[in-house]
Amino acid sequence: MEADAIAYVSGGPASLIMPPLGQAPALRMDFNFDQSDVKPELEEPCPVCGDKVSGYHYGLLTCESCKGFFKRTVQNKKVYTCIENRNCAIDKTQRKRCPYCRFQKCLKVGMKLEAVRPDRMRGGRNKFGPMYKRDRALKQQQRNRIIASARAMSTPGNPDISMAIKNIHAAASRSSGLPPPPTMVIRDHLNKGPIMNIPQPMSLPQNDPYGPPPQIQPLNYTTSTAPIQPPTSSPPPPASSTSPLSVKTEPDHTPKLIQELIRSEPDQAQLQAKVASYFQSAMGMTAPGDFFSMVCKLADQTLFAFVDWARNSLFFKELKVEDQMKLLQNSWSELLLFDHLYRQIHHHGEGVLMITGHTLDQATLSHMGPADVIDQMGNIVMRMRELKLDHKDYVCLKFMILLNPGIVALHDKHIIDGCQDQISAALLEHTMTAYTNVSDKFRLMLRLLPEIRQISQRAEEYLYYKHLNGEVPYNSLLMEMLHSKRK
DNA sequence: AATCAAGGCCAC
DNA sequence: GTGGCCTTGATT
Repeated sequence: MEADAIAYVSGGPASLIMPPLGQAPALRMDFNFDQSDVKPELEEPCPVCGDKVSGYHYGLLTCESCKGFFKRTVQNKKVYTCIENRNCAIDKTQRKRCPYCRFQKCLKVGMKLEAVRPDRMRGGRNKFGPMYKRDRALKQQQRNRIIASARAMSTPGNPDISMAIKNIHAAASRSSGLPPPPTMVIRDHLNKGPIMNIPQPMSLPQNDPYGPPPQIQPLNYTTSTAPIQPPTSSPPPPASSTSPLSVKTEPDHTPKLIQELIRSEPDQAQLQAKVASYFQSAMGMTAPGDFFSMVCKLADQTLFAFVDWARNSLFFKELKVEDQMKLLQNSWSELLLFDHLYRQIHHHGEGVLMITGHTLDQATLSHMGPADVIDQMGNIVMRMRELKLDHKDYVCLKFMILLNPGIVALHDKHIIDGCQDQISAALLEHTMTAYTNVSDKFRLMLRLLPEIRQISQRAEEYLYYKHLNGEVPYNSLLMEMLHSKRK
């Protein structure tokens, strides 16, 4: 067993191409879950640059260098300017290149200006202490869930899958079905305290040299009031000397609402690193060659990320938790599928690109689901390419999938209706202004949604079938979502 | 006494 | 200016 695991990790089947994961912790080959091992939170990448985390600094887990950078910037009231377009990628190797974008990212991920002491007093604790404690507890909780599902997958006493199938079938025929898992995970996740790695409104000290944070406006966008600047009207604002670090509206034609929606998009590199690191630790406990379980675990982690995204995003975060749960339970599989399909648009190699950056080859892919479904997915990707579906379209469609007013028993159906209208209006405006050469883009894009829904429902059914066969890791958010609709 | 997130130091 | 390591001191 262990030898197999080692063989797999160090090359094994070529189906799942594993790029070397730089800073990631060494894979566990054993099945001992020694809790007192290393500090688990230190295994996460720094949300700013992806480097190794050294502890909580200024509100969240960051690396030593971003801690120092943030401190210097705030203490010395540094003012940077970006020589590019204020959207430089920040990673471990490039973080020194653009301090402006680095600092913006520090703020974006939630580093707190207030945690830098004006009096430079050393030592002691600040008001964030309890927050760090809560965050630790939540991270541990999530970790335990992953470990529990991994352990359940590879119970040494019952490694035989066919035996598991018999057991589950027997259990299914004895009772009216499988005991539905409590809807705990999603509720826990939605109710989590202040999250620490996603932008949220900050309280700022009075003498803040960086200007106010971008205005988070209430739920009343009108696309028509956002003036569309003609390209000749005014040059892009120069790096102003009054508040050079404040985030300015980009001088582009994107409707304001879309700009706001994009603001709550997770950072792709960070998301990828996060899912990859969780996936890696879960994979150590997966039977070698069991790609279906691996894909399930990937989907499970992606789902956690989606819940995080949703609960911090415009519109959704204002809704009641009950409605939030209904919306997510309704749309989770569509969101996963749509995200997956969108990822394929720019992937032209063999197989499909997974969220971690791994590639799943055709042969393995064909075992992941019914052939016609896989073909249909390929067809949609092709049409998305033809439509030149861009990131703004993607973000809008994602929100339209999430905020589905058609669900029964929504508490604030009218609000969700309104959100849907505003987003589709903004998307229409965007397609009309940015893609005058792609005829009928808006309508054709919307036509994708029912198809995506249909595929996702078939995928759910397939997953349920695999679950009954004992082939899906349980104790997962994925399984909880799957069961939530069948009640 | 141990912890750990602040600020400080200094080779690079 | 950067970032790894050091010192500090309230909290536990």
